[in-house]
Amino acid sequence: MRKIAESTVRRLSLYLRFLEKFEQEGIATVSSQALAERGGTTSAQVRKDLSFFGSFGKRGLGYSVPELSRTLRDILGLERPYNVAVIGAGKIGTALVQYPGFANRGFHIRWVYDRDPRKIGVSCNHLKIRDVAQMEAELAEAKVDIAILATPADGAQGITDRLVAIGVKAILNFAPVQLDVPADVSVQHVNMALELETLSYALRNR
Amino acid sequence: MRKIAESTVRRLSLYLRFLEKFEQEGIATVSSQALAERGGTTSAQVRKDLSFFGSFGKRGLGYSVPELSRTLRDILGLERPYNVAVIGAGKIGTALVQYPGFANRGFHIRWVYDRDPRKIGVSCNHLKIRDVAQMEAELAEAKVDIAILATPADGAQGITDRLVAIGVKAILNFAPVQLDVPADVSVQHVNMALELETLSYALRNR
DNA sequence: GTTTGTGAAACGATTCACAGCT
DNA sequence: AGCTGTGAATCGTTTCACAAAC
Repeated sequence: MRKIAESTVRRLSLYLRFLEKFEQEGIATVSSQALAERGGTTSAQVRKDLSFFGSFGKRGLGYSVPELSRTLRDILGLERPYNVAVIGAGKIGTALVQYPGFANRGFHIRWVYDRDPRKIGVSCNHLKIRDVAQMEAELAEAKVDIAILATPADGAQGITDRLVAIGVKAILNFAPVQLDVPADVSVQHVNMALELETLSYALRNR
Repeated sequence: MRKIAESTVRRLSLYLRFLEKFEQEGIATVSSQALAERGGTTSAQVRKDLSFFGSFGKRGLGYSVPELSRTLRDILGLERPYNVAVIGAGKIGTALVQYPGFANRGFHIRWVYDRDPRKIGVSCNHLKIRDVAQMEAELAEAKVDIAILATPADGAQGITDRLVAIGVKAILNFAPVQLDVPADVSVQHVNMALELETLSYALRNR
């Protein structure tokens, strides 16, 4: 498959969210223009984004909402559930375990790990916090699709290496460090201090 | 000032993080190459990024670590502290209040609001949760630099309008909705489900 | 008449490559 | 000799504009 820009994939995710809202509201068809308005982009952009994957619309009419939803879920790989492991049961880790937006979309957090003996064994949203020392033993056979790294910065690369070793191919990283991974492993970073700095830059330059 | 790409600003933030580590380690000068390696980019990119703001290096030598740190902090607007209000004392909101990475960098959370009477008055990391109904009365005079929106999706636009009305110019939005704001208000989105979908796309297309 | 799908044009960001300074 | 700063070249993304489909 042709390489698709990450910005395109992110917009497709957004479009899908809007389509799902339209679906709930019982709206049957939608134009590229309508999707563009909600997503803060242009109709040409919407059509170009979709055109990388095929042609899903009807000229003069627009797109069938349920059909395009299904297509986007398929493109994004959301037609199947994903098993997610959270490493780090601190404030962020536990907040994520309880975040309903994940399970809703098929991302099921199945394991939570920590290294702190005071946390190990404690329940967190019906999930027992497990000992990170046992991680490989417990996860080697499991099919972990995605790992969420919510550890302090210092441990992050070490945990990453261990995750990569047991075959994890996708990591969502909340630790403020650049992770070194093989080319076939995807990493997404969430760095909240960096988002704030983007805002402070914007505030300064006005 | 010339318009700078957001990608450039984000890289400058990253460079600053590395420079601060170098500073701690007592390293006096650094080359664009060294910064590039840590940031997963190229030396030309680093030099180009900096060149938008001036020339800070010495040919044949590289950049003075403390000098470039100071310059980047200045460019990013980090030489002064920011007053931050968090709206929504749910899991994400309270996790943010306790996140040390913010105060470290001069982002001081001064207010936390919620609408749930069971939460109002409760302390959260030495900060009392306040009634969102009183928000305008309490914040109109205060100098809120940045608001962090950590409410459910349904309330987000309403709160945003109220924040804009009292003059807030920068919003970090954790609610999974596209916010409608005037052109002079900056919004950064953090959408964790979207990050996971980027990963599921990557997993699917291999 | 409306809206898609898509080449072509415009724009923007990254990389190249080298002159110029230390 | 080493490394920056920067125009020029390249590459990628977005916007334009219109023929084709409904």
